Amino acid sequence: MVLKKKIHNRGFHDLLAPVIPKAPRSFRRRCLRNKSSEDGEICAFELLAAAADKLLQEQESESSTSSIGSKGKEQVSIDDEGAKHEQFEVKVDVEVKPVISDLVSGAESELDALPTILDPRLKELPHSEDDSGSDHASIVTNSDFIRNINTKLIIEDNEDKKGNMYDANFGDDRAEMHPEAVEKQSVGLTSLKTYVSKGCLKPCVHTGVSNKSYTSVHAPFYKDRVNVNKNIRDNDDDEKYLRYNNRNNTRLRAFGSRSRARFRRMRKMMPSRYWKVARKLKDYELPNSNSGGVKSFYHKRKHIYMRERFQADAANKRRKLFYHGSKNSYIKEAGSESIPNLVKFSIKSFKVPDLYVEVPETATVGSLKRSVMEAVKTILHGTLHVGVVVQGKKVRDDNRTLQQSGISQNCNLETLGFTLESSLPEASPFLAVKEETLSCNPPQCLSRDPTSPIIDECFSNSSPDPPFVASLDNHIEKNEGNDIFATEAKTQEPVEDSKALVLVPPLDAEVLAMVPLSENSTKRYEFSQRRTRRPFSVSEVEALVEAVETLGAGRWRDVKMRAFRDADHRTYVDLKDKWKTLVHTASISPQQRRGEPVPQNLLDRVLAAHAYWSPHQAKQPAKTQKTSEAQM
DNA sequence: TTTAGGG
DNA sequence: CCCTAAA
Repeated sequence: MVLKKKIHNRGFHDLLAPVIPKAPRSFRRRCLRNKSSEDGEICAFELLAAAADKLLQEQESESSTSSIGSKGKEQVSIDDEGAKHEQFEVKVDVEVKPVISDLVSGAESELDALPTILDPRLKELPHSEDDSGSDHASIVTNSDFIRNINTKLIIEDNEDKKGNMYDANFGDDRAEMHPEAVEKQSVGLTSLKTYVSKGCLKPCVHTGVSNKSYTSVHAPFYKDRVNVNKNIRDNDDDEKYLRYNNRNNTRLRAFGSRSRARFRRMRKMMPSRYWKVARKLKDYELPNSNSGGVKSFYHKRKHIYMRERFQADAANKRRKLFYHGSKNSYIKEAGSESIPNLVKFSIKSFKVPDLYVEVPETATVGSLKRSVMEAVKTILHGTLHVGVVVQGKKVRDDNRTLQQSGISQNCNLETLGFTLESSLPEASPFLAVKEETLSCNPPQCLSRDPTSPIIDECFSNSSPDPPFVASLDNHIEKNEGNDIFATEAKTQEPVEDSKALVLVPPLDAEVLAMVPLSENSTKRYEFSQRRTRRPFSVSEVEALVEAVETLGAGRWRDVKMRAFRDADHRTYVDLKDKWKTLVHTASISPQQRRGEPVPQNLLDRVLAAHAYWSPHQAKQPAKTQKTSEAQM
């Protein structure tokens, strides 16, 4: 087979030199990337990070008050069937305040019932984009509302003279769809447009077809084909993009595939990272281990940032809880006419991340306790997440419904579990997180009357049990823990056996078993959950075919950038795989095909493109043929 | 990080 | 879709 292919290739190479010679990756990469201003990126990133976190922090800390919104503050009240009220305040006092707060007020004026439009949540680290000459960083923020209208917010900052570009992606896949926001979509757009009409921002609306101009490269065979540059978005083809430009230089822009890549990278790394508290004995003997403990490994700024992230998560999740209390709209999201069954949980305990601790034998028990305490503290100061484990597999797609995740009212004690996870993406080399759990006490899962709204997994999200929190960090307990639980208690229906979250403090000697770093067996696979299957639509196939026709099979990254740039869930590997299956599909009889039928004309194009391009996939350029022949 | 290919 | 060697 290989031999055949090689011979074939040579024949074509003699006849048809590749029109687009596939340059060495290093060269193409040089052409595509421009990573020249890391500093600027980071600086800008931090600025927006501060803004976003500040925003949420303040929103969270002030949400219990009832002051009237003033300039720079916005207050949104939500009336959930007249029963529940929740107020959010958004105050921005960082440098991007004018832009963000104006946007809030401009939108909120029309979104009287819409919960906080602005909840930008910082998520992504800076990244340079590949096919632009600009220096820019990517920042992915997250707004439940903005996400749902898939808005790209581009803020240009007059102060930035460098022309840096930033990405603010409000469409990241971590936020869940809030049905109410969906309902308000048109209103939201109108509001934003209104805001734009005030002259503050310049709108640029794009639809599924990107307005981005790509460098079109056509093979002679396809020279006459119209290059539609169809760019498949992350969600539906018809979703709208709003791009707001302020006057000048700094721009926020989305590049979701990076975040996805990062996510996957993190996911891949997680199992091999540990909390390692390896200290010398004398360190343990320090009387003030609080200041000299694990935390000291962190840069102070980073530590504060983590803390804010924790608060931000808490705020975000709190709002999620509230959202999911809105039943009418939730049904709408479920896309079902029938009323969804209620799934109710009583969580007895959380799994906790493994803490791998190395201590010398000569360490005292007291120092051991302190070191463990410090490790736990550090976790709590980082971003604390709750993981959902269904039948031993971790559910990572937050957008999946409980039904889709296999969480139903029929689930039993063995099927569902929750984990506490800390993710400290840039932990010091001295500290590594192993996101794996030792303690496993599956929560109860109780059947419920089917008239109530679904309680999403975030029902129990981010809820370190109060004793756990309290015993570890008074600050968090004071500022976050009680607040969270108050909200949850409010959200939870007062059903008879629906006990408050009674959680076993997992911090005991048995849970935090000492495991040598070298011994990590078995359990880590728990966290590599297969992605949700998302079959390619016909339009996606068409875009893929078009891109491959133009670029050739094998330049999958280019294909991705060309046609699936904004489809975070389609990696270039996915595209390569899809092409493989397409070629296979096109070569079998229609009766043998499965899934959504691909139009025959597309399959014909697949075959044609495959036939045309496969010669050019030769690993060796034509010029090396002599040597390879000589070797044979 | 991308490509290529097997599972 | 996943995994991973190889580049």
